[in-house]
Amino acid sequence: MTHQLRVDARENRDRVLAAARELFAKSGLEVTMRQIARRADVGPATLYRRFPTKQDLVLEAFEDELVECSSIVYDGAADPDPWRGFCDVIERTLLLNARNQGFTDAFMSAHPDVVDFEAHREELGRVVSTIIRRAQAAGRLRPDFVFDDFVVILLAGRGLTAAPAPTRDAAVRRFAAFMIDGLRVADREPRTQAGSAAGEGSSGPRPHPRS
Amino acid sequence: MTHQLRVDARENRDRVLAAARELFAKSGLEVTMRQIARRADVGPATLYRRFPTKQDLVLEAFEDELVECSSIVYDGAADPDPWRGFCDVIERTLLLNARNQGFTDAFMSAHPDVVDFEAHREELGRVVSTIIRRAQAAGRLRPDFVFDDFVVILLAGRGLTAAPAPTRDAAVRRFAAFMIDGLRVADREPRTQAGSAAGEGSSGPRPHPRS
DNA sequence: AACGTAACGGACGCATGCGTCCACTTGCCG
DNA sequence: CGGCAAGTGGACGCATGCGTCCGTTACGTT
Repeated sequence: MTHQLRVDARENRDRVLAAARELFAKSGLEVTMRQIARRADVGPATLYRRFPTKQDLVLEAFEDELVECSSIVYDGAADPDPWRGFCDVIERTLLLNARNQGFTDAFMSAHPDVVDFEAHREELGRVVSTIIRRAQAAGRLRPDFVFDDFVVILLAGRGLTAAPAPTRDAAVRRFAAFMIDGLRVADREPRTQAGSAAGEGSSGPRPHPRS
Repeated sequence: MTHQLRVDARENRDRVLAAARELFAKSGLEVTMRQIARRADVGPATLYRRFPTKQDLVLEAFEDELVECSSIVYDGAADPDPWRGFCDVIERTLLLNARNQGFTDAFMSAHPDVVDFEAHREELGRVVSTIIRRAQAAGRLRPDFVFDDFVVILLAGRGLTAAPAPTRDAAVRRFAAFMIDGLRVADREPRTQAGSAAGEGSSGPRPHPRS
């Protein structure tokens, strides 16, 4: 179907993709098509011919990440230990998102005009919901945890992309660890039920006794 | 010292500040000086005369937030219950940051070219460290928690500004609750010591036992 | 009422990003 | 080895943001 590219064209295309991945990861989706072209040592027209839309470029540049995202989620769903599966999904997803400013932007639809990952989001969302229910059925995940909470945690992880790069992974792992500690049911006292995440004001349940 | 402004000038100035606060809160620091001027129904020159630099405008627009930030921290330090003080600081800081995209940007130096809150950051940082030590001395906060972890949590909260506005406060409170649950020391088994947040690779301590 | 000046906003020149067009280059096939 | 279509990158026109200049308006004072 697709015409076979001439070898120099193929090379340029690959360089463009490499540049895009690099810049997207470092600086998010706000990088300019021009910047990518410059980095790839290519004229703007070449870039636009191969990828007429930024969306096209983003989709292809993040193909690996999308695959990994699927792996993470399906691995989690397949883990014989529901709790470990859940924890791994949380940690690995956070790591993936924190490493890749651009991917987070894309997946969270931070720039709806540029990319639409709605389809992927919905599919993975279903699987994650399954994982959540499974972990709760096993009595390990607090029963008031809902899918929206997962999204909230991912959103939070997005903020961590701002952490200084050298210590970022460590920070993310640490953050994930704290978070997970807050999500597991207490070893002794079974936690009381509480309402869902979104929708009600400050009069809602107070999930954390402070006294 | 400062010349008394003419009444119309004073009005315009106030309108500019109102517009700036509104736009900064909603869309972060990336809003244009022009946009602010337009919203305030004022020419660009007027805006620039009153606030020659975006930094000037930001500093004055966020004066209230800076004050509240101080209140939060000093309130926390003054609370007779060290743990409650710590929890309040976490929750209120997260709420403040999530409500105000622009303030978060400013405080986290997301746009270092535009604003420099270094001074404020350092002062508040010292107080927060005190709060942390106090909560730990009381045996309520996990002993491996360090100031950098606090920053990490704030960074995470920054991501929550992306949550849909109507449910944001609820989401933030919920997030804070989970987080706090993960930070308190377990009721029964005293937690083991662990290393500090930043600096070491994946071989570091695993603060959360998963099995 | 008249005047001097603070205050105003439109307009300018510069920079940058956008997507497209086109004259030149170059790989590939006969 | 020659021709041609695929491929290329520079340049263009448009849009927008920036900070500044300057002729006009109108406040407040005398």
